[in-house]
Amino acid sequence: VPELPDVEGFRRVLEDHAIGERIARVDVLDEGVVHGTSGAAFERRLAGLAITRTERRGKWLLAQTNGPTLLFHFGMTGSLAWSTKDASERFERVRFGIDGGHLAYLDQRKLRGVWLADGDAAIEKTIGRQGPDALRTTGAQLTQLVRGHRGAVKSVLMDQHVLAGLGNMSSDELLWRARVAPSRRANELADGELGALGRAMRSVLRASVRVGRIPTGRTWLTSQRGVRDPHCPRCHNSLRTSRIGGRTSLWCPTCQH
DNA sequence: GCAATTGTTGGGAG
DNA sequence: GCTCCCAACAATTG
Repeated sequence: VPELPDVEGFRRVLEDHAIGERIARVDVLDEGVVHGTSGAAFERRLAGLAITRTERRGKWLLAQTNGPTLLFHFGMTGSLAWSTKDASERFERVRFGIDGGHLAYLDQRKLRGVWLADGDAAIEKTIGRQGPDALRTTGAQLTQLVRGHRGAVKSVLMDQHVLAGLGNMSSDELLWRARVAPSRRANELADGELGALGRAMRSVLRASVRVGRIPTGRTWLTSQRGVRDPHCPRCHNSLRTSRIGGRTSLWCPTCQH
């Protein structure tokens, strides 16, 4: 699930509960999510430090401390939650003890995890080259980015090297709003379609970030995800699924061309 | 037992 | 370098 809106929600969890606070203790419950160091070294290096600033870059969440920067990536099933209960949630992998409670890094599948990085160069090295953050990208910028690629527009939108933050669900949602079929070649879109894509991206992200997820209300394509016989919330015809770039796309053959 | 799953990476082919 | 496809990572569900 975690795409830009979800990660922005996790950033707010950090902001609300951890900013200016000291990390009293760290417990690595599953070493499999800690990268570049042992669980014990991870605990030792972070314990006692203060979290001074938070930042989101695409689907990455950064927590700056008065020591190394803590980096989170949530893969397909990760999350960050505040808890004041002692009992461990299922799939809790790392616990950051803070005054009055703790932050839990939860992740069922453990596809990604947590990293420590000292300085900007190390952060860049861990995150790699990413395109501009989708939430801070204008329609005009999106047009330029999309035009430069010949692959399916859906694959281009999901390519973090091109544009950082969109995933399978948000890409489907904004393509549906812009009435563009996911398999269309990016460089063959008309000006009007590119404009619609930009407007759709900004409105989808704005509404999603507000609630920390892609909304599933009646007017959202996402409401049809996972139902047995999905129908277009706009024209009510049957939706279709196609395999694009190795992922399942949900789209409306009536509305999207 | 088999297929599929919302993310990313690396390898290989063309 | 670009594009596409596949396998792998891990755990669970249908």
